[in-house]
Amino acid sequence: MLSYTEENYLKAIYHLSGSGTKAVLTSEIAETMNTRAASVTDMIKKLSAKNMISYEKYYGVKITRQGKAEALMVVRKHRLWETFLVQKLHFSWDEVHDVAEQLEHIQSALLIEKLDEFLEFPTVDPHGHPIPDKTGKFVEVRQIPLSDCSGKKKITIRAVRNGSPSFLQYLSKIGVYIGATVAILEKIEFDGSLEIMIDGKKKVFISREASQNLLVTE
Amino acid sequence: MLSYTEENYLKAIYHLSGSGTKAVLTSEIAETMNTRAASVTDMIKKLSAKNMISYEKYYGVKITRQGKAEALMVVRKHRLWETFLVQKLHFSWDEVHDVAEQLEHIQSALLIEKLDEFLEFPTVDPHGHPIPDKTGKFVEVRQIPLSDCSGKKKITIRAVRNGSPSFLQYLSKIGVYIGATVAILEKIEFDGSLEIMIDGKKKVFISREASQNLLVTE
DNA sequence: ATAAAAGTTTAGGGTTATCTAAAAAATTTT
DNA sequence: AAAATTTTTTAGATAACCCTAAACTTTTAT
Repeated sequence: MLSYTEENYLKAIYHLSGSGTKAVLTSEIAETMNTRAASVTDMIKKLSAKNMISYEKYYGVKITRQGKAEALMVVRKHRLWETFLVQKLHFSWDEVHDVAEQLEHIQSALLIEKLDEFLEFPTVDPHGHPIPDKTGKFVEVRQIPLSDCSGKKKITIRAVRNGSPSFLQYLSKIGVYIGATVAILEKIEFDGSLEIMIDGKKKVFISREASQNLLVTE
Repeated sequence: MLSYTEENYLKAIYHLSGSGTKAVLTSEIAETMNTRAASVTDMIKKLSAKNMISYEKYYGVKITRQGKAEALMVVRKHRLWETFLVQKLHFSWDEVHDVAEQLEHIQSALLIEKLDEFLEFPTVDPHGHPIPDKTGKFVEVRQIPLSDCSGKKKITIRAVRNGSPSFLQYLSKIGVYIGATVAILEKIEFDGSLEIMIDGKKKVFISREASQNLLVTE
């Protein structure tokens, strides 16, 4: 049984490790958790004692199989709650993160299974991120940043990489949403910005930063 | 801003004080919170410093206007969540309490207003308890225990007084629910038990304890 | 290769919420 | 009214989580 704080650290480690594929440094964790390295070291010892991560001094941490399973359940809860907030309570996609950060820690297996059923077993959340099922599995669609796309193929917006409220609000404003079809009309050499056509209807320019934050399939 | 624990203490004080009408003793709080009197004294000092209760040593506490408002918001959240769990996620009424105890502490005014709207502004929860509106007001229907009813008038089940899971399961089993119509067929002198007719269809005997725990209108 | 810089851990504290044991006050009993 | 009992408060600890400052290790630069 993990505490609220332990769950948050574990989730951060899971994300920072690229879903558990690489080791994570103390400083990276301190950065994302907005704490000091000393606090991270304390928590690392706790999570290590609970076999959630393996830890070697000065070398960073690796998430264990068990830790990954726990982290995936927190991610599952977070994404199911975000889906609920948008689909049922009509939150906009830029309003859901902070509330889901709280809701993800509610302890009740029954609740999350019933919520999943109520939402009809969604596979992606409002930001296009995959929702692990109750065994921790999820579909991995190979997505690339829009900035890496070439030519004028039919492109579908699949997810945002960094879902900050201001970026999401900006996307809404220009008419970009998950599932939208876009075509690249022109790439501006000078600054890497793109002129794109959204749903064959609307032309807009987006910055390189924005195009790097949009994950798409061709 | 109150902590999770402060909210729980305040809610307990609100209930123990009869919605803020009478003073509450340290020992009563310790009893319902499953803590020691010493811990209660500590918390009383904190809540008093935050002007949620007024406190005089050795005399128990009284909830303030501000404290009552805070407690009502926690009660509102608890009851809205219970309603959600039963109506939307199809929990049974004996399964909701513990989950709602967690959900009631989620901090988001937007969430609770949207939830209220999603549920179409319910006025009572699954146990028949009134749900305060966003200003803290709620309809008070004069209810009496079934045990205090006389004669064979048409009686409507309105609420349970003590909603313990085992009592609720028992009610489901014998066919008693909020809104059911009952008639008293006979009062057994020996033990105060009642023979009742439910919805004009089913006769059952219920103990005095059970009849004292059912709140009704005549 | 060694000195400087960067990153990490340890040491020592602070806060919140809990506890036990002892002291103090109020209540009940004789 | 005094003694006994009960209730409440105070005193002193503990655990979780976080901090700063100092010590230690690793990495980078000269």
